[in-house]
Amino acid sequence: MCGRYTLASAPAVLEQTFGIGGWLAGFARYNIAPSQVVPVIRLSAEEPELAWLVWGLVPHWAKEAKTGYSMINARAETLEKKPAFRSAFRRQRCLVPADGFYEWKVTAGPKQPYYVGLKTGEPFGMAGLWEHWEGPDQAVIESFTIVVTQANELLCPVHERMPVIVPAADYAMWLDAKAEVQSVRSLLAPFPSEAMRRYPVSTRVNNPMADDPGLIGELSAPGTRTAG
DNA sequence: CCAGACGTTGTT
DNA sequence: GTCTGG
DNA sequence: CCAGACGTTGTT
DNA sequence: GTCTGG
Repeated sequence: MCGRYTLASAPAVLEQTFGIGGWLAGFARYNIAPSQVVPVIRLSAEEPELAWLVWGLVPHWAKEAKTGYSMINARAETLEKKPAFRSAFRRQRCLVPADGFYEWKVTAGPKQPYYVGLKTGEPFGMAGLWEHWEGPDQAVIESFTIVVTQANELLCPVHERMPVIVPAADYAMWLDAKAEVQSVRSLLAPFPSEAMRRYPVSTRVNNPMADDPGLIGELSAPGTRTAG
């Protein structure tokens, strides 16, 4: 699945990748966790916009905002059936910009976190869905979830699930509410392993309070020794 | 019909 | 064990 | 996702 | 809002 990710690329790089400006200078996050407010890209009046939303989708019909606590991921395989995601999948898709994400491998001992990204190191767009919620006393929450699918060969040894990464050439289609459902559905596939890399990192990332570049530093593989 | 859930992962 | 907070 | 709390009354 | 369970 996808429960933590990073977004630390420079505004110029993000603008180049996503074709949209407005990125915050100095925004560099190495440990984005559910419940936090982060930038996503969605369409507004058919134009791409950068919007700051809460991670943890609160469906429009929810009675309480806490309904979003468990809606941090949506299974690609069942998106179109689930009441919580169905309408958002049809009309309110978004891209969640990231330059990497973390997955935990369950071992006999403590869970081992891995950092995963593109070989190129470039940022990418994860498939997301967003919702607008209005609670009592005019409280408004705009939130999103990240679509997950079966892990590719690279991720399989670590975890069974991974976020859906949208190929850059398909960003516009994913965002377009008028796109053919069949075409949109075809984007819900595991991203090719060949274009990705992964490596173990410190368990410091486990604590959501930790947030620094050291979190994505490669950890030497267990059982090996670094010369010197 | 109404009431109650609406999610994921991992573990048992 | 389960829920909340980040 | 993981970490950390999980309770009440009354007083400052 | 919409689906499932009773």
